[in-house]
Amino acid sequence: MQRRPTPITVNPRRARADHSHETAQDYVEMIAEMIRKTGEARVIDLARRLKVTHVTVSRTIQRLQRAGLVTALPYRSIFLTEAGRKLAEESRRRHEIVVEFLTSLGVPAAAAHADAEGLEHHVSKETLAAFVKHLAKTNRPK
Amino acid sequence: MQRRPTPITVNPRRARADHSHETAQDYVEMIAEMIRKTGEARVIDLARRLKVTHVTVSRTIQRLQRAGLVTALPYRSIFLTEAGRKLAEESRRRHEIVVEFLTSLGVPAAAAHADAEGLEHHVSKETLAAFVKHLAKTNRPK
DNA sequence: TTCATAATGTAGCCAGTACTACAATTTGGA
DNA sequence: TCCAAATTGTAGTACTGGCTACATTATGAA
Repeated sequence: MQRRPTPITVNPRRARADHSHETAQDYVEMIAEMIRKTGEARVIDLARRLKVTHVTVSRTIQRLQRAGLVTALPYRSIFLTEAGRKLAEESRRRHEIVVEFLTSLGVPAAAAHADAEGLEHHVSKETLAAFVKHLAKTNRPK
Repeated sequence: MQRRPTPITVNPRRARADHSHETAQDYVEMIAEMIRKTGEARVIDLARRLKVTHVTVSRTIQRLQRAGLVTALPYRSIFLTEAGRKLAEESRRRHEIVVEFLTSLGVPAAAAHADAEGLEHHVSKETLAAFVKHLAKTNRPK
């Protein structure tokens, strides 16, 4: 009697900027990084990193649970599901490509990292491919 | 006894992705374009272009009025204030640079235009400058 | 072991951005 | 001129993502 997870695309009507997708990606990416670096992901740490209160994080985690991206028990740390890990990995790759690309254009590191946070959610397959191609071109000729 | 317009930055707390800013820019950019092309901007046309209902547009226009970006009278068309025109012009320039840049990278026109919609809101001064520089470099050597 | 503090959760509020349903105003054609 | 259709507005609802205030649970130091 498992309930199927609520798809994170709640409003199929809305074609534009599904912002909750972006939030989901930011969260799973950050959770994955925390687990990798410190062994666990806690609400309080996410809150500090995101500069929001723990309440906001707590509520978002509930939503991500419904979406089947994370698992969490009360007062315990947060884990990624298989789907969550997959999304985190995709997001990370995308993020890194964007940062590298911007850096290769001569954008200062601080700006490159800051911009990547926003840009990574709006880069299509085609544009990402163009970034990769450009990187290959500028890196190859040593 | 003029009330000062509500600044569009309502939540100074929130450092991240102020989405209402993006909406404001999208709207004034579109309104400017409509006025340029057809002589006036109507709620119904904005709704069709944005693929939302007229209600959503109507409410957003109210917010933009409070923010001092547009003026509008009931059942009449929408006008930009000086601030609105300025924001529209900045947004348009930014948008065009992003489209040109992506195109110069070999991104197909459709994807370039679609991506620019999202990207333009997350491109810092530094990155925009890097785009311009790259364009100059690739265009110059005819 | 106990208890203060840190972490987490819950309730309730607000604004933005969606929606449907219905009311009011404009407008063009008969 | 008048009326039906198009446009715009209003009421009420839902969800996301912020917040504060307060309640509950875990945890480490005495």
